[in-house]
Amino acid sequence: MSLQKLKQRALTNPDVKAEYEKLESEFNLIDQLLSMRTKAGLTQEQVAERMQTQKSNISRLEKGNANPSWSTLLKYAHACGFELSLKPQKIV
Amino acid sequence: MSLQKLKQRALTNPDVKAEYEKLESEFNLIDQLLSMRTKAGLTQEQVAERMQTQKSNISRLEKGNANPSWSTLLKYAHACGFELSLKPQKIV
DNA sequence: AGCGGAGTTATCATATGTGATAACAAGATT
DNA sequence: AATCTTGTTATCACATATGATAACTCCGCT
Repeated sequence: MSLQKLKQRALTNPDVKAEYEKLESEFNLIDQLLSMRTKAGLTQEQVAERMQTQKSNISRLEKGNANPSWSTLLKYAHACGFELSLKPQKIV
Repeated sequence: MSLQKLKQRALTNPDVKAEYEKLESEFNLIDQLLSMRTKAGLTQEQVAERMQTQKSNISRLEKGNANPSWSTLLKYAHACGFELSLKPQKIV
């Protein structure tokens, strides 16, 4: 069985699928956060200062299981010099 | 003094400005949430079902002082048939 | 007038995000 | 080797988001 087949089969399990999508979107979110920071050329500590918090909290945001609130996302984005809104894409 | 002038002057106060921007982005967020739901043609109750929660919680999301977590935003978007990512816009 | 659908508000218990501190790891620099 | 920078991890206390229930308003309909 190919890897693709295996993945596809696994994803027919609703629970697995949910977890997968959760991970995927989390990855995307983290990816987008990091992208903002690197584009701004800032360190975690610098972002932390601008957000009036600690660098460890920024690491937590970017590293593990991030489920930040909207206001935290806003603060982070602003610290990196970005305005923020949602980008909803219709699922086909 | 014109209204514009007054607004402009008020916004030179950092605290006022922060509050203003907070309100503005909150409005935008709520606006975007509502937009998704109406585009999907769903009632709050239908969205609530799909999110496995109560309609009152959806109302709270759309109505007052919303500061939802990313996972809540994802659930809401999915319930409305949307995928979700951030849209950062560089501040000039 | 009465009814049903849609949305709002208040409230409580619980889960979880966030702030803060400290200690550690890995690389670069001197 | 010693130091500094950057990022990571663990932990605790506290703030706040979320789930759930109930009662309410408003509006269109019969």
